[in-house]
Amino acid sequence: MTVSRVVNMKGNVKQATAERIQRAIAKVDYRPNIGARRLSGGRTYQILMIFNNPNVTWTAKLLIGMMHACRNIGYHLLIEGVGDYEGDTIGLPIDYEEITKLLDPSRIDGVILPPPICFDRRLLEIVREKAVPCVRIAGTPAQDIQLRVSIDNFAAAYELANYFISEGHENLAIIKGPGDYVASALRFEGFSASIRDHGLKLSPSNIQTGNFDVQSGNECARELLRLKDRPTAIFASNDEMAAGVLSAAQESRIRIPEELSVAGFDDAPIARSVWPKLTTIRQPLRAMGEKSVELLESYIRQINNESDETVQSNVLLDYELKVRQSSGTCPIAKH
Amino acid sequence: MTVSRVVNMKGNVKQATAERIQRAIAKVDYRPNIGARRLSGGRTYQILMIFNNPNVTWTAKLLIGMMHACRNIGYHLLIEGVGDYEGDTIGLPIDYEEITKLLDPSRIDGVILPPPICFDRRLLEIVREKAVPCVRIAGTPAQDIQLRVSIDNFAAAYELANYFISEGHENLAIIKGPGDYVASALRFEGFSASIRDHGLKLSPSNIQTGNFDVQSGNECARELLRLKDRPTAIFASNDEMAAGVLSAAQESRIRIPEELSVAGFDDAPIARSVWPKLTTIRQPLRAMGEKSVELLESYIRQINNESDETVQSNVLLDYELKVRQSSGTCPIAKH
DNA sequence: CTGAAAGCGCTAACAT
DNA sequence: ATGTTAGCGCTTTCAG
Repeated sequence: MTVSRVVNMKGNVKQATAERIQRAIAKVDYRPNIGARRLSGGRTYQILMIFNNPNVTWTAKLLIGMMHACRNIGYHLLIEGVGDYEGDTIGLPIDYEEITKLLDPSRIDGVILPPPICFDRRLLEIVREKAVPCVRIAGTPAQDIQLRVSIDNFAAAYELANYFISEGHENLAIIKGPGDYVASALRFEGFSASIRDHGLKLSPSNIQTGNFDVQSGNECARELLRLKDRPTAIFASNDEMAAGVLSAAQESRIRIPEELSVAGFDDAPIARSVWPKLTTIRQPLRAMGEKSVELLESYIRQINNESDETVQSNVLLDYELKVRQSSGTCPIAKH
Repeated sequence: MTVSRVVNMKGNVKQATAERIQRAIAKVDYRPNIGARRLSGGRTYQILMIFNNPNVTWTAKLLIGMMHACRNIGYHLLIEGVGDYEGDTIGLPIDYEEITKLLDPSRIDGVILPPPICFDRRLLEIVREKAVPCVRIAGTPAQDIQLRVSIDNFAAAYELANYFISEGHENLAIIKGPGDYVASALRFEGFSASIRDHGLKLSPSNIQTGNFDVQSGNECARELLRLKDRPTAIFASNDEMAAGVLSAAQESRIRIPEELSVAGFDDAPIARSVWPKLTTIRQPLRAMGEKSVELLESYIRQINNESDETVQSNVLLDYELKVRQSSGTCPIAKH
């Protein structure tokens, strides 16, 4: 029993005894049997991640972070894919009945929701009703579900626009993400704000909306490149769409970055596999995955009164502007 | 007890009783508590996948298949990344001590090894010693570890070369994968064999070796495109390298597919996100993931004498040649 | 501050 | 063909 107390850092144990036990634990490489723990205590030591993002690469990076954190704190990670996450499109229907079953507190201690499922109002409602501890990744705080891990999307896009403008660009364009992505909306806000703050204008014809895949980036770019007053810099709200911009430019024999600057968002693998390599905002996905698990766990400890520290509900991690070959000085400003 | 027998399809139960129990199970949506099961029986109901492939996208597809299969048969999937799987390079050292710990039969019932870690002799030796049931993905059968899921890499590459030749190409080139990938070596063999069988020759200068990333594909392609007698068709052993070939051709203003045909392997997302889209061999990664779990489970059942059917040790799944815009008729053959 | 007793849900082994 | 007993390793509760 005293061993149990030491392992769980719960209850009072004499300092000396605790140390003696710690030593023994290290010696035998003892690790609690998670099954027995689950059987006995009320907790399940399982965390669920539900994802419906068709961009598996993106989700996989988060996943790796979650895996690591879970192992460190002795949790199991369950992964549930909903919707057609193998296809190329997004926004496919979610089976709420199935999800409701999964969210049974007798099977999991908490849930992590990455985008875009973390923006789904109906799902959030279910989570709230079932009172399942929940951490959302990206977006803004939502009703009754405060736990969240993100980067500052507004600031990141603001900084990117600043960079474009510092390179002499005045005619900027943006390809927004799908409407239901709150994170993407914030990027748009940040981008616009910088333009406004520099006394420039973002004309409505310079605003396109894609759906985060390469094809849509290509199509939006065609529209933009066809404009009489063609923009000299395009910000696509993720790297896949930015890759589509690149291919559209190549089709039209527009040289990058000499005639057109392009930037993406995420620093996904594709950012470095296209040519030229993409200027982008790096999002620390792996760290975000780790943090989300840690945040969830400390919250679970808190509501079980196993911890006295208050849990910070909003974790903002650092992003980073990566300038690569797809962007440069504005051609018009050159002379 | 009788319920347990029904659930596990083990021992003799009267038909009528079994059906009655089945109905009750469905009614209550009963699902066995995996923790209790583990605590009681000898088995852990956990399968481990160890991966060290830096191409997370590739591994993620497998993973999704494994997840699904695991849920269906009531297993947990543990995922362990070793090596620097976040970086862009491969072949980094594996921590054998750590792996040896993970392979403890008291913690897992079996292990699944995707490439390239499934080609590691020392690891296979450890697996054999510890007598952990093991399924390998890709490659050829190995000493004492017979369970394997794959496609026929030789035949696939053979078919691809056939296709090139049927389009009139006679001067073919190949970019091989790293030496330790057995699957990649088989692709080389198949490609060469087809060329030979058609009475053509694969000149040594038309053989390059990359390391499966875009950059190396680009570099190998530069070598090939610099040749006096430039090849008209290049087969890169995966899609990432093929994307590199594309960019090298674009740098040299060589039009695709008019002047050069390019093909990759895998049908990874990048195959459809580059421009022009890549001709490639589709590998059913998700199905391979599912099969690997199912194969492992039936083997585990067999060695525990819970099943009388003999387990097929080699599962070969179907590949598919996908012809897209990056390849076409040989320019020389046109007139 | 430490320990003893009971029980979580399941299965192996042993009855019947 | 079905039921009974015991125990897996842990935590909760209650006693010292």
